[in-house]
Parts: sequence; C-alpha cells; structure tokens
Amino acid sequence: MRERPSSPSSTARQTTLSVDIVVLTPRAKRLAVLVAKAPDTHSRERWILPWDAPRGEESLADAAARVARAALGTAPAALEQIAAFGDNRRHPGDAELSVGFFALMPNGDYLPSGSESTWFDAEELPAVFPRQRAIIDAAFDAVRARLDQSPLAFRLLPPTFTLSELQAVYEILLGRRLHKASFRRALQAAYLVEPTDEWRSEGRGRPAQLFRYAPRKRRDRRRGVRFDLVSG
Amino acid sequence: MRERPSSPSSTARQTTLSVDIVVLTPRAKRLAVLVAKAPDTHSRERWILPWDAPRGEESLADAAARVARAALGTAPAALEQIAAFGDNRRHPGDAELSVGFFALMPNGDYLPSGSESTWFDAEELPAVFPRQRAIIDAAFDAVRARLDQSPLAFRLLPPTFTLSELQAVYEILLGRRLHKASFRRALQAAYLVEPTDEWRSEGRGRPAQLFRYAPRKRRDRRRGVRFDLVSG
DNA sequence: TCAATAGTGTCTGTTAGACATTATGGA
DNA sequence: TCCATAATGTCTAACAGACACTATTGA
Repeated sequence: MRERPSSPSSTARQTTLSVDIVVLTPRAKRLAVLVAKAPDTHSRERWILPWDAPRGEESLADAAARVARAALGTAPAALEQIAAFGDNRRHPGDAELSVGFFALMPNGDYLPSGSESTWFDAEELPAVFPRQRAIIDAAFDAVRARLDQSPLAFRLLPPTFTLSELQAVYEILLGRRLHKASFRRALQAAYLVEPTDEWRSEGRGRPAQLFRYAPRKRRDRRRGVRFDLVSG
Repeated sequence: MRERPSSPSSTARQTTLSVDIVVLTPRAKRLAVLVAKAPDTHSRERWILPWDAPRGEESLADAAARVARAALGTAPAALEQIAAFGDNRRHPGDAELSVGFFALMPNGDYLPSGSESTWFDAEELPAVFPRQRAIIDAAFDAVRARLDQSPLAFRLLPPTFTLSELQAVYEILLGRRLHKASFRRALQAAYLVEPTDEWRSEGRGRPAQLFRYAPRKRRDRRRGVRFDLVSG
C-alpha cells in the first residue's frame, strides 16, 4: 500500500448512513415540525423525525425526497441539505452518520391520513433522539441563513399572493416581526415580485393586490435582500 | 417489520464514506488550495484533495482533523464542515458519500516536507475528480458565507496584527477589495479588535499600530459585521 | 358610522462609500 | 526632499425605521 500524506488509506470505509428530514410548516403564526411517535422499544416516550437509509444507487437528494414524500403523502415545496451529523449522539436507527435536510410544506393544517405523525410547535418540541435534536436546531439556522439568498418563502405561497401574506411567511420563517413599509421597499428594490391586476378581499379591510414571484435581472445582489425589523 | 411512513426501514444501510478536506491559504494576494498528485492508475493526470475514511469510533470532525494534520504536518488554524456530497460524481476512493470540510492555514509558503502536495491558485486549479471539484466550489461559498459571522479571518493572523493585514486577509478570503475607511469603521462598531501600544514599521511609510482580537459583548449582531466594497 | 386592513408619503438618524487631509516613517 | 503607507475627518447619497396619513372594504 502506498504512503501518501494526503490520502493515508486508499479505500473508503463502510458506515451506516441515514437521511433525516426536518419538515417545517407555518402553523398558527409559528413554525411547526413534523414528528412521529417512536415505536415503544424503550421505556420512555420518544418522538422521531422522518428518516431512512438511501437505497441502491439513490443520491442523497433523491433519498431525502423519497423520505419526505413518504412522511407527507406529497412532495414538499422545498428540500435542501443542512449538513452531515457524525458525532456519537444517539440516532433512532443507530446510524453512525446522518445527513440532515429541511423540507418546507405550505399548509400545516394538512396531515397525511392514517399516519402517526403530528405537527409540533417549534418552541414546544417533545423529546427526540439527541442526534435528531441537533439536526432540528441546525434546520432553523439553515432556513434563516438561506432565506434572503434563496426564494424559499415563495415556495410556501400559491402562484399569486398578497404582500401581507408574503410578509407573514417571512416573519414565521425568521421567527420575528418585520417592518411593513421597509419590507415593501426592500421587495421593490430587489425586483422580486410584480403586481397582477387582481385584488382579493378577505373579511374586513381594504382588498389587497395580488402579486406573483417574478425575479428580474439578478441585480447587483451585493448583500442579498435584507428586510428590516419592526420597532417593537 | 413495522410500517411507519416516517421511517420505512428500521436499519441504516452500509455505505462507503470519505472525509475530504479543502485546505485554503492566502498566497500572493490570492487563495490557494492544497492538492496532491494522484497515483497514476488512470491515463490522464489527476490531482486529489486530502481525504480518508473515518476510523473506528472517530467522529467526522476528528477524522477531518486527522486528515488535515496528515496533509499539512501540523494542525490547521480553522476546520469546519461544508456539507455532505452524495451524488454519483466520481471520487478518488470511489466513496459513495463524501463529507467536505474546509481548513485554513496561515502561511501558504509553508509546505510539508517530503510531500507531493502543492498549493494551486484558486483560479487555476488542475483537474480533480468531479466530486472533489464540487467540494472545492462549496468550500469557497462556505468560507465567504461564514466570514462575517465567525472570526475565521483572525485565525489566519498572529495574536497581534495591523489593520491593513487584517483587511488583506478579508480581501483574500472574500475575493474582492474592501473600502479602507469603512472597513475600520465596521471593525470599531463591532468591537472585534482592541489596539495594543505597539507599532510596527515595515519598509517605507508610517508605522502601523498593532491590534489584537478582542471581541467584547456580543452586541446586537442583527446583521453581523458587514464590510463595504471599494469603489473600483 | 366604525373597525380593520392595504398601501403610501414623509421625516430623521445612521451609515456606506468617496474624497481629502494629516501623520510618520524610509529612501 | 520625496514617496509610501497609516490613520482620520468630512461630505453626500442612500437607506433603515418610525410615524402618520389616505384608501377601501365589511360589519
């Protein structure tokens, strides 16, 4: 066997691998996470994230899509990798290595039928395995970090939407309130949306104009689209 | 075997795994990457990133540290995970899954003795395996994305340094020029450095005051420390 | 009419970025 | 002395954030 400092061994080792999905959805002005009750093999109650091992030649992304689809009954609106988690924390399948993904679903009132899965408010999560707990925490960070560089928010909305709906999605994903006037100014400056000639009236109040996602030229996105905080 | 939508199989599958390191260093005002010549098993010349499989109970981070140390002869100044790469692109060890890390080294003139490794300018990289090419590209993105939230730049400098040196490191890591006055203002506003009472004279010009990294209160880092571009 | 929401105009303090100037050493 | 680099002051346009106001519907 040859000796090279840059590659001390010439073959990759066998490892048990899992793909774990943090499905997030806006629900009652908060973020909710999809978890299922773990089979009662151990004494205390545990909940688990959807997960599985990749099959055959399946890529990580394909495996993640399959697991998300199985858990939801439908394809999620967005699916992105978070990171690999290879510490020694416990995992429900005792995987040595877990690759975490986050998925976004538009409507948190929806639940796959006949499933033991439930939505939990992000602030009131039940006990999960430590490895999956770390993946959940990383999922929130990843969503927030990518939100202003990637059109994640628009995937949670129908093709046309009001600016108030869009702002609400941003607020839920970021976990904080935004300033209305500045939010709209930033949207305008970023050329992300264009108005339609439709308006929608909901309950009381002035009807809102509908917009659609229509990113123009990539613009000099030196610093992405940053939205301003509200005072309170 | 039980049927749960959230976890269709109960055991994680065996997979071949590698940990691949993108070692970056400032060199001649540019970023350089450490690569080694691949053993000539195939016809055309290939270069490879340092990599290896984790051993035994070793965590991903531990394996990455070991590989980086083996390639450099010393520990790097920083080491962070990028992501997992599980597509079907080719890898030098034919790993099904590779976890990429980036490492930072202060001095790019340094080379481990007796090694076939070489620094390549980031803009003029030789042919590497497609999987590792993707890891390199992701490494640049990761460094730039984390630079304003994490004190990566300070790890490339000795305990005391001039502000011009610090700015040069930022410029190399970001791959673009920064505006001097705004850079210093941003530093001041972020309470990241404090002056020492030492000065250093190098060649002509006024001597520069030495500073040290001394982050104060975490401050309301709503938007991290952002540095401004230079006009040109 | 009132309540509620949509959308806009304006003001102010802050700051990014440019520019100019002073400071201080070496050649 | 001239040159090169450090360090700082000032100016301006842009913008964040606050506030107030108008617009438009349903109750």
